Amino acid sequence: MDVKTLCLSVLSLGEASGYEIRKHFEEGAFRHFQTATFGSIYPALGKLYELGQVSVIEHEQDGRPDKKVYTLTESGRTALQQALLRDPAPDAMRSDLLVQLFFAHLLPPEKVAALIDQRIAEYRACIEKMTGCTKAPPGHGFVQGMGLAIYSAAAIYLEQNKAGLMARLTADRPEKDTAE
Amino acid sequence: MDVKTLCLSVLSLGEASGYEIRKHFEEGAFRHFQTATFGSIYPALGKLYELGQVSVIEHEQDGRPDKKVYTLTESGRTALQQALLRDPAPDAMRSDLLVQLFFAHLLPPEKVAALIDQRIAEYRACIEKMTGCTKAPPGHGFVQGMGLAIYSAAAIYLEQNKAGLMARLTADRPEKDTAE
DNA sequence: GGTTGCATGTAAATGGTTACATGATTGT
DNA sequence: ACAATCATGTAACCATTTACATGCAACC
Repeated sequence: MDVKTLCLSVLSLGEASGYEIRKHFEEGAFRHFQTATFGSIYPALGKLYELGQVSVIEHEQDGRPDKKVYTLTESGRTALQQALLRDPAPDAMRSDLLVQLFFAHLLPPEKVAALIDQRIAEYRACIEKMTGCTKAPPGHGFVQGMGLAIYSAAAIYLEQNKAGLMARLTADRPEKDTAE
Repeated sequence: MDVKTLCLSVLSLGEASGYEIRKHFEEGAFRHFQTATFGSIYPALGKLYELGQVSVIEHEQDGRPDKKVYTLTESGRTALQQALLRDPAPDAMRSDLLVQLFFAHLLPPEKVAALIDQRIAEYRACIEKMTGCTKAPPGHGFVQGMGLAIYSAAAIYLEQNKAGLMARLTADRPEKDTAE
């Protein structure tokens, strides 16, 4: 799913500027399962305009560059619907943390504990931010609930299994205090 | 985490050829949280060899190209350890399915149901394949358990909330049979 | 006085995927 | 027969990230 389609998706929620679109991927509802940054959003909007799938109104502003507010055209709405019908690419998760934990035995135990604690905190913060949001179309709430379910499961797993991992990591080695 | 580091990671589990390394990302323990394909693995192994982080033994073979079996050198092992100590990039999840479900109201309800059912089946198949595996170093089992926890939570969420979503999607529209 | 937020955009560099090229053997 | 598995590698192509370029206003 390319950035063009992603922009169409966000614009289907209402008109927006490139800057505002980015926020959906940075802080908004899309941040958990899609990524897009300025460098890809602005060119994508340009192409969508050439394709006639969005229209633009420029609002002049004082010290800043004009704000370009994009709106879906009928053609754009159709393009979005067609894109949504295509077979979805398989989900892809990329986690450096899990690589590190996979090789926990190659890291200092304190480092492992710190990594896990930090990630738990991140999940918890994320969960709190997510609870309670606008969710008018049924899909919005459904997807948010899914995110919540996954993050909660991840946080709980880390909380419940951290001690066990740490015990196994330090089991073979003599305690640092005495045997150094 | 680039493919070079990923190759070092796999090789730390034992010597392997490029072809065998790929399997770790396609079917093996890494497939849930990292991706790498031939086009990136072979060049990465070449670079690692130039850097002296892996050594190679070529095994001649009958009709096929020589099999090049790579082994970590001391320098490679050190490089891996250092890479594992670096701050992990934040996890990134990319899911086209969740975009589709976010806009469920723009899709035919049957399509939505099919997408969810298919994904449940995929999760269940994945979970079955995962259960029971070698997990000598503690990290291996920990990471696998985390994957299992997440996939289970996702599958259960979809199973438990599918009906609710479908009901909300068809609530407003009159039943197709009568009102078409 | 420094950081954050607003606001757009380009260009270079990175990195990876996809497709191609080759080809025997084994299983269905 | 046909597909899959084994086995390596290159090159064109693609997309995205990162850095650059610019600059005011508001907040701390």
